[in-house]
Amino acid sequence: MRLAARLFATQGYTATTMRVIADQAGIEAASIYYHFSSKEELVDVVMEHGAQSIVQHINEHFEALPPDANAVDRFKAALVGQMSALIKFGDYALAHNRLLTQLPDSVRERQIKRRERHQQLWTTVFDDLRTQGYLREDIDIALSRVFVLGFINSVQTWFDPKKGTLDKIADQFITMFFEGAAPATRPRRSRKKELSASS
Amino acid sequence: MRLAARLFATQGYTATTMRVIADQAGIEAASIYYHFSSKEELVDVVMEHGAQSIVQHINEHFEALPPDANAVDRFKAALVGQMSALIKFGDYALAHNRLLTQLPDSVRERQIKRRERHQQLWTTVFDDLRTQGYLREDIDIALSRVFVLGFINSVQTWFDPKKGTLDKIADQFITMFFEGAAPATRPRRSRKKELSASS
DNA sequence: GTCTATAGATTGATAGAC
DNA sequence: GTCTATCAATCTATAGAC
Repeated sequence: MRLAARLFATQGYTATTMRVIADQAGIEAASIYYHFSSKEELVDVVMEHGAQSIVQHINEHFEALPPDANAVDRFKAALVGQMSALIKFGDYALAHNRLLTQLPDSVRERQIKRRERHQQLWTTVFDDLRTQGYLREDIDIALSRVFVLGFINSVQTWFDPKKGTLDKIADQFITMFFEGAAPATRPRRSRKKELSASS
Repeated sequence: MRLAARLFATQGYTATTMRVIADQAGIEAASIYYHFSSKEELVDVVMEHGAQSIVQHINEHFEALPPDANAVDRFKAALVGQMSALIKFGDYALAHNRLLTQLPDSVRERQIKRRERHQQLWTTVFDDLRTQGYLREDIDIALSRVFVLGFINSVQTWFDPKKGTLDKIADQFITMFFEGAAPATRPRRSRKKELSASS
C-alpha cells in the first residue's frame, strides 16, 4: 500500500489511522481488514517492502558492474544504488528509516533483523576499500562509514531531479570523499597549530 | 519537560499520550494542564528548547574562538558545537529533528521559522570557507553542506563517549573532509575510465 | 471486496475537591 | 499543584448485509 507508506512516513505510526489510509485509497476503514489482518501487519509489510527494495536495488547495481570492477566501483554502485532506491521508493524507504522507534515491540524486532543484510552489505564495501588500499590508514573505518551513510540517507530531504542526476551527485561525492574538499593549489593546511588554538 | 522530549523523540507526537508523560513524571495526566494549556503547547515548548539549545551552543563555541580565527576554525567550532549540542540535549534535539512532519499545522509553521536562524548560521560558515579559498572550485557548496550536516545529524545514532571524544571525531572528520579519505601514497586514482565503465 | 453499524478501549481536556 | 472523576471524540477491530 503505497498510500499507507507515505502516511506512515510523514505522520508516524500511531498518528496514521486506518480511516485516513482508507480515505486516501477511496474506501472505508473496515475494508482494509480484508487485505491485512491488523494495523501491525500493514506496517510490517510496508517496512519489509522498504528494506527489501533498498537491498535489492543495490544488488542490481552490483550485478551491472563489469567482472573486473574494483572496490571503488563497487562503492559507487552501492552509493548510487541506495540513493536511487531512496528516491524511487521514497515513501517506503522513509517509513523504513523513521518508523523503527515508533513500532510495537514485536514488529520492531523483526525489522531490526532485516536490517542486518543491509549492514553487512556496506561492511563488505568498506572492508574491500581498505584491503585494496583506497583508504588512509589513519582514518577510522567506522567513522567513514557513518560519514557516507549519513550523507546518503539525507538525500531524500534535499534531492531535486531538476538540478542534477544522482549519478553526477555520486561522482561529486566520491571526488569529495576520496580527494577532499580542499583545493589542490593550497598547501595541505598547517592544521596542528590552528586546532590547538580553537579547541 | 525532559521526559516529554524523550517520549516525543522516540514514539512520535501522536503516540506520546499525556498519560504516559505523566506516568514518567510520577503525576497524573490532569496535572500537566496546570503547567501547559494543551498538548500542542507542550510539544511547542519542547521543540523550541531543542532549536534554541543548538543555535546557542554553536554560538558559544564561536565566542570561544580567538579573534584571528579563520574560516576553518569557525567550521570546526560549528561542527563541535552542533555535535555536542546533539549529544547534550539529545532528547530535545532528536525531537526537534524528527517531529517536524508530525506536528499540527500551526505548531509546524512556527518551528520552520525558528530553523532559519540555524540555516543562516551554516550558510555563513560555508560562504566564508569558499571566499577564503578553503573549498575547491569544482565542488558544489550546497552539496558539501548537506554532506557535512548529514554526517553531523547522524551523530546521535552512533556516538559512544567511551570510544572517543567529540573533539577527536571532529578532527578526523575535518581531515577527511578537506584532505580526503584516499591515501596520499596512491596516485589520485584514474577515475575517468572506471566511472564510465560502472555507470 | 466493500459496505454500514457498532463494540470496547483510549485519547485530550475540563470540573471541582483538597 | 496535584488529585479523582468524567466527558466527548476518536481509535482499532469485528459482525454481518450486499
